[in-house]
Amino acid sequence: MRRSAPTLTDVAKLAGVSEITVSRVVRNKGSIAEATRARVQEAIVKLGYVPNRAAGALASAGAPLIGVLLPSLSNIVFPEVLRGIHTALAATGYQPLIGVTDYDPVKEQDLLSSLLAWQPAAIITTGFEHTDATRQMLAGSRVRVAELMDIDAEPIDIAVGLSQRRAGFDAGRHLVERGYRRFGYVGHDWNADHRARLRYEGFRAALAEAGLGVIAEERFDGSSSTIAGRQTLAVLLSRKPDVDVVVFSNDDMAVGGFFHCLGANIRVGRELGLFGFNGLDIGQALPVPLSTIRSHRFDIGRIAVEKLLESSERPEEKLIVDTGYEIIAGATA
Amino acid sequence: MRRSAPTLTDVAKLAGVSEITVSRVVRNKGSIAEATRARVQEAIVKLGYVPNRAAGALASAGAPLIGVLLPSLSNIVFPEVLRGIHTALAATGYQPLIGVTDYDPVKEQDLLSSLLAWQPAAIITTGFEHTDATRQMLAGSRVRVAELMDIDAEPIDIAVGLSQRRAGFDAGRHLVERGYRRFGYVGHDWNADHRARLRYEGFRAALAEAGLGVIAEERFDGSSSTIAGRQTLAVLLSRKPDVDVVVFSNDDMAVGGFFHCLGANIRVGRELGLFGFNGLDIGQALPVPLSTIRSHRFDIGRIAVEKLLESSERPEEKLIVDTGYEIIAGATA
DNA sequence: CTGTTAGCGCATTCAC
DNA sequence: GTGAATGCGCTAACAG
Repeated sequence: MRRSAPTLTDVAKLAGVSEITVSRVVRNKGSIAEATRARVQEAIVKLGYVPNRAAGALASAGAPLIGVLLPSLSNIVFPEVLRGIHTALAATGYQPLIGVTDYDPVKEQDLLSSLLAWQPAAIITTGFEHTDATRQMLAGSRVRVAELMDIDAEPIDIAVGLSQRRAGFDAGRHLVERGYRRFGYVGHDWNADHRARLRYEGFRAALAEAGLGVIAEERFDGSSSTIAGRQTLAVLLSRKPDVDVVVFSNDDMAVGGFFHCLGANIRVGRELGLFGFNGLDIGQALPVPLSTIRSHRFDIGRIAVEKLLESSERPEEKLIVDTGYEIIAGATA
Repeated sequence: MRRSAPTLTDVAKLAGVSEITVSRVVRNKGSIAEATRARVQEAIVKLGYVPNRAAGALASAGAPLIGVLLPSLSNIVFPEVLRGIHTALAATGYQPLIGVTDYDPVKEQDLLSSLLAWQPAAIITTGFEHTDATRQMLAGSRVRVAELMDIDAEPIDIAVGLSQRRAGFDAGRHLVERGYRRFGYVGHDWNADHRARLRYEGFRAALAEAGLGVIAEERFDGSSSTIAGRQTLAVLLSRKPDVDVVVFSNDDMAVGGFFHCLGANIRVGRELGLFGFNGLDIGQALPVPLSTIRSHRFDIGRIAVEKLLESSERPEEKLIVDTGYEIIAGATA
């Protein structure tokens, strides 16, 4: 039968030192004589000692955890953000504790309170849409907060992302410059995905500036997917066949639109332009690379972690990190 | 200035009861008079009390956490498993603590020890490829373990997944039955993805049974992706143009292969068959639905959690849950 | 149905 | 460079 896991006390006894010395060795904090350190290390290895984090967290009123709130795991964008978070966290000793909000601010609020129960060092969440209670909990807490993806509002502490509105605007202007005039839009459910709406608004603003507008618009009532894009473009074209370019809420939708065109024998880029958002690999692997805007999802996650861990205090001044975006001219629009 | 967060003691004082009573109300454990419960609840709300999990974990020698070790977040399959895990966890009060191993058993081992430091209730990991130290840590611990995706070996406690080998075998047999004879294989790096190799072995076994073999084989030296599939099929066809069907290591690769065919004007399904694995949405959204095998990633995650939380002890007998798979006939092979 | 007592394992003082 | 005392906030075990 296995005895209960070894504790600091066990290590201390074996090494012939006090518990606090072991603790210092483990945390690499304070000055320790090289000989002592070696002896302690040896004892640690011999016993297979693993520090009990719960005890550490309790004693020091703070856990080496980062709470991460994501709206969804279905949309490939968020696993990529998470990948950036993981990568940046890997070397630090912090671990991510994850919650999925389904784009629901109330769920976000509930999850936040379970995360805060661990006394994490920081919270990473998405966007600026929070309940009042959420804002209060965050404001009243000691943890630093990063809000990801968008930078078009005032952050609680730190925002990392891109201006969704400007990205949409630049997409519109780019297409106007390329000579398109009869614009269609294929989107998905905005209630969930607020950022898609911001891009749409920017896009419309660019058209308006050129004295143009959207002549056909179709929104799929659900989250974005390739299939949704395919179906929704079909509907749009059946109602308004004479658009010369269609802007999609994102690349998933746009790739679906591309598939529709393949099946319907529409020559993409010549008869009909297609434009996405995100710059996913899949879009660039198409026989004709998708025209779109590259967002830097991985970097957003990575930078958020870096900024959060730069200091152990909440920042004095709000910080906004613009990770930018680039238009990928592609060949579909 | 905000005072420090309210504790059980604060709530107890306000409600005029003892701490343990509050604790019982919070955990909904033991019997409490309705009147007392109401009074305590009121105090909790009034103070905005949030239990300190670290303290709870320390006192009860166990945290309401599930450690999750995933090989990758790049491969869409794992976010889907994670989604299943999250969904099943949502109602339970358990939270997932996540580590990404990059298919590296040594990283897995390190991450496992950081996860165990929290005294989680259970560990979810992937496959059967672990270091000896990993096996020892798990065997010697109190936590239940689920190994996901594959069921072709003896699990530590619970395995949830499908027989990768049989899936590969059935794919091979299916294609032989459909009359294909000149088989090509396009894969990615096996050192990382052991399951792709198992499928390949099953596939070859089916061919061998029919007196057939793989006449052309190309493996991309890296992880699977659409672009890798596209490039690698191109290479294979340039070396051996007369294959009549190509089996891919998974759908990502197969979709890439499909894109190559589009660009190269190869009529998929007539001139050349393509077969994938996983049954991703993207494959079914293609103009011609991809022939493939549907695995049930979401369910694998969900069921793993359900089985793990069924009991609070390690199971007496090893449990294997076969989530099965189905051949999607599709139209590409 | 409710309370008392006694730690859980560690880190933060402050000494020496 | 090292140690002793104390408590973090909660829950298990036992009373009553």
